[in-house]
Amino acid sequence: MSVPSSASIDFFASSVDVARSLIGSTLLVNGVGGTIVETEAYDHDDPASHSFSGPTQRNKVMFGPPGRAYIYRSYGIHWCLNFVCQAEGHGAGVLIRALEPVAGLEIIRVRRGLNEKRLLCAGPGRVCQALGITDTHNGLLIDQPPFQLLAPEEQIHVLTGPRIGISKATDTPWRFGLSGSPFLSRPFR
DNA sequence: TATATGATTCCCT
DNA sequence: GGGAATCATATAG
Repeated sequence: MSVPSSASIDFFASSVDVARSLIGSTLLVNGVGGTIVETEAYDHDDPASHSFSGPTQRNKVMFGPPGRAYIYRSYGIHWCLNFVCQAEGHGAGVLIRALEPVAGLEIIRVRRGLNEKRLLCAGPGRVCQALGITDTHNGLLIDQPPFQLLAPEEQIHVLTGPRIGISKATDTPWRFGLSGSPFLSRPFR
């Protein structure tokens, strides 16, 4: 292969399917990023989802066209990145929780103020800091500049488990991870 | 208008 | 292992 292929992710699929199929894809922002190793699915019927109580000023992007970025402020400090999916108006998304840093390592280290590769993108807030993602990216298409989404280069094995850092629907196994990756925000068991 | 809270991370003990 | 930092948003009054 000579030309990088765009990841053929169908964002009209369910958030669970999208979350699983994103594992192993490469996400870049202005050429900086890496391999997606951890995601979580959130759905309209899901008490843990921002979209559960219907559209608001904050979450309205989740109810718009699929394949766009939904970005929100977490704990007053961090930005978190989601991909909108399912049919328009449904209110479903996939949280990007961790990357294996591949491109622009030096830029990422400066942004993160950290040298240890394992901790550069291991967590949703860390991913956004490393890639320079803020609310200015909210609503942008994730396969158009400055974003790039590339398909996995080889076969990968995906782990499944309960989601992290939420207080509702904590038994729902909608967290997905790249098997054996040392770049997960937390291990699967 | 006012208050409570969180899809987190970092630093201290 | 525990708690602080810090603020946009949601919800109540």
